[in-house]
Amino acid sequence: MQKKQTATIYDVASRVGVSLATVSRVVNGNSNVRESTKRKVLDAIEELGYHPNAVARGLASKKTTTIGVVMPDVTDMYYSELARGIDDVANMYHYDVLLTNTDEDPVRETMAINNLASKQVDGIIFMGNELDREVLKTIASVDAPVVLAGSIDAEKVLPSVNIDYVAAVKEAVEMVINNGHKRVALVTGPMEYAINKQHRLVGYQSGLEANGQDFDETLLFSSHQDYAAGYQLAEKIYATNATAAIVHDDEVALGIMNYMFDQGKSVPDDFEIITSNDTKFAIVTRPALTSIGQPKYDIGAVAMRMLTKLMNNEVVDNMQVTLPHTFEKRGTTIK
Amino acid sequence: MQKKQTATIYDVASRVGVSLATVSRVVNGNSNVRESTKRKVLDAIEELGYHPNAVARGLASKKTTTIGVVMPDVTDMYYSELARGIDDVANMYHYDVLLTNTDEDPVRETMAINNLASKQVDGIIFMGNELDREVLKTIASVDAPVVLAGSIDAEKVLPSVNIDYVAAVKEAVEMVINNGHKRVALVTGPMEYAINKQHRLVGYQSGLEANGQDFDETLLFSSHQDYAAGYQLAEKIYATNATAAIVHDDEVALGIMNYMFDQGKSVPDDFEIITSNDTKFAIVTRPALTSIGQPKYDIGAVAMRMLTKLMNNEVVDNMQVTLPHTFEKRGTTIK
DNA sequence: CGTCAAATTGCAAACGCTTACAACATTAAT
DNA sequence: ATTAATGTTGTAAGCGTTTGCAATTTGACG
Repeated sequence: MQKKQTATIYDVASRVGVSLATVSRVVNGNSNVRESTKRKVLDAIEELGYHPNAVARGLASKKTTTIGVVMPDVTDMYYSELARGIDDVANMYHYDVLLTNTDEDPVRETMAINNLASKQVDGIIFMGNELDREVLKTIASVDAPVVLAGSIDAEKVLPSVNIDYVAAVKEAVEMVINNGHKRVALVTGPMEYAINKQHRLVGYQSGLEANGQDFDETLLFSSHQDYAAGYQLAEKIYATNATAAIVHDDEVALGIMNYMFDQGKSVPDDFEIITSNDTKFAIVTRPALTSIGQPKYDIGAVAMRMLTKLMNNEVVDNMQVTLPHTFEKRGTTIK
Repeated sequence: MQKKQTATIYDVASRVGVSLATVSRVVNGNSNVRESTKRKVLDAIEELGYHPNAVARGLASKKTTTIGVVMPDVTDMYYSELARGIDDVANMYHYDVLLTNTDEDPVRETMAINNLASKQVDGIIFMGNELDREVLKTIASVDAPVVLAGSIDAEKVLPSVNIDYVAAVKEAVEMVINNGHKRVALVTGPMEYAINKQHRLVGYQSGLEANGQDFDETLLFSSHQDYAAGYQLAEKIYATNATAAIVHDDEVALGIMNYMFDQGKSVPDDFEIITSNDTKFAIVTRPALTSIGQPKYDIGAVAMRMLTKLMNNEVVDNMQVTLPHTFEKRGTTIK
């Protein structure tokens, strides 16, 4: 391994015959430098192939131009699309992204946040279905700003960007009810999670109520966010004589759909499905999945933009941003 | 924003009444410390809530325990599964991951690598379909070790981990030929890319040859790696009277399949498809996609493991690792 | 007790850069 | 020409660690 004798700021300073401070100034675009010396410094930098050492810079300036992203799993399309939005605007503002997968394990989430803090990140974006008490405490103990993307803290104390989950699932329920269904199932993650109990469930119930249907607890289902889980769950759902389902996750929805398919049932004729994440999965299957449309990329992008303001101590008027959602009618729903 | 008065190593040293060096030793698990003082230091660390500042540490030790990952797009299932393998073993060895999306743009790839270098990463994992000349030069100019994951440099000079692409597509072609097909299309990315010209195409031709079929250039197709591109391409493919296709990307394969479906053709009865990435996409559709099975997670994991050795100046016997691939027979293929 | 090697500790110099603050130079105004 | 402003540059003190080397302590042994 060839040891590149990387030039330091000292090298270019002595080469030009100016002080470190001057070189630092031109590197950082400080205007208080005479044009002619600026030019000379720039030339020297070019010749020496000087690249500022970001670590030293970080130590001296106490800014690392790096943010941390804590997420359940890069492999989950929903989150990876958020991550893409984050990354793009991060780059736009010249931040790098330190990525951590946690699989929604609060222990790992806590470790991740502490680790990011010790790496002196300038800010953190957190994603996950639930904010554990311990994690919340950790977030509070960190002095970098944290914003939630597509994630909810029950107390609404943290900056965040989301869609209106209760409105979205209410609409979904009503759509399906309008199609004539009397028994529509709701499948979400664990009911202890705020996003499920305080949002999806509430939307579901209010959709039922608005249409004079009674709430039946046996139509509530909880599953992991993966295809196999959905497939397994489908049997139980079908056993309740439900004829439609509102599903929190596209892979789960696909599992359900394929179970029906494999059982010789027709979707949407025998069973309607509305999913929630509108990832590529929803588009690529036949039938394609009708879905609540979430501006995933934008959720990430807006969260990151918000974080830049926070890191910069700018005022942000709205700390809990709600982005508009849409409704993507596709093939798992009659109309 | 509360300013956490974070304790420094100096604080704990003075609290215990030892020198910085001693604290540093216990923090770093250096054995030359008396058990009793070690205990006292540990206690003080606990009480003060001291967390080492990784930036300062990085500057002093010239190691950041951070690696860079350069990839086309987190949102691409193939790469995100590789990334997960990378991240898991990175964490295992206590490295953090700095992630950059490049969309395969050589300019951004170059910038990303240089940026990572200036952040003093200890190593880099690069993913992408092609290694641009300029990118190659940049890699050579960086003094951190770089390993390629699921990516090929034509000169085979860089450490890398892949599967045997020529064998894999050869097998796929032969399988389809055995099913009776006389005109099987090959769809890949740009033919200028080494992985296509020197691997996939070679495998394709050798599969043809082994079965006495002539090579017909009009059966070669090139597409972007997305669903829409596949759908569009499908019409042209069908127009050549091809009855089967070996496809480089699952989303593209899905596009082709759905085109056939929408045209009233049956897959696999009228048209067989074998895809190459075996991502979740391949499992989730009906019919599910027959695919070359790539150990994606392992490719990432092995690449990362290799990188740890390189960063540690350990010898690595095999610099160009080839992992075994499999063949996943599913529904887009007769048998 | 005295010796000497081994085990513990402390000292202080880096690491490469930012940034008050001070110093000097230049220009414009009087 | 003098003075005050303003513009440019240099000085040097950090930033929070690590680490080679020297100094000190400890313990075993004769």
